[in-house]
Amino acid sequence: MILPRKFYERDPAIVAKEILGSILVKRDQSILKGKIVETEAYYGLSDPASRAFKGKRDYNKWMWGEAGTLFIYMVHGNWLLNIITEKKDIPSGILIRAVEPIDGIEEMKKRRGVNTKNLTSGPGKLTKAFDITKRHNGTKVYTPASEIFIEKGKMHGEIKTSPRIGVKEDLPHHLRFFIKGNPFVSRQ
DNA sequence: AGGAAGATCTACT
DNA sequence: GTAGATCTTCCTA
Repeated sequence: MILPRKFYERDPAIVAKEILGSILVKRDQSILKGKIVETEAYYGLSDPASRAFKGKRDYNKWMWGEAGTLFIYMVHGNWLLNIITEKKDIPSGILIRAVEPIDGIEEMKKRRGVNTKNLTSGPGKLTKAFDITKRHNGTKVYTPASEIFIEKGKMHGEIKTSPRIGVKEDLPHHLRFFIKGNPFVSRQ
């Protein structure tokens, strides 16, 4: 089952938490699959760490788009994968920070050249392993017709929260969510 | 042209 | 665990 568009049309902190355990799928040479184990929520104009904070630009216009579409941008030479949340014209989203590789591990290894443990344990690592770049901006993840979509999965274990990682000016509450003890989480 | 940025890799204490 | 070099776009001038 694929998570419906409605699932994303909510507060990003709720979506970030509830999407843990779901499966990121990409149609490639083979099928690539990874379980989402770490996320962060980002708001719009009220969030200094958000890419939407300084207003609409050509590169970030996707944040004003429909819930359940992709927004990808570059930081320090890494593409970072975000899914847009809330209704159209309300900029917000969640950052996928880490996944646990399930299918297509050999193809991921070819791209990354490292062992399984380090394949997708960080936001820039997973986009390289899955070969996701800005050309995927605007992809709808709630339909199996897309190259990239997200399947509902089983959440097991305990969810932990923390402040966001690497953010200069964070908001006072915890907006990072991860599965406690999962070896693919970038930092416990 | 120069610098910052939601990170990663390597090499250490 | 932390420190420093380096990664590639976009912002500001």
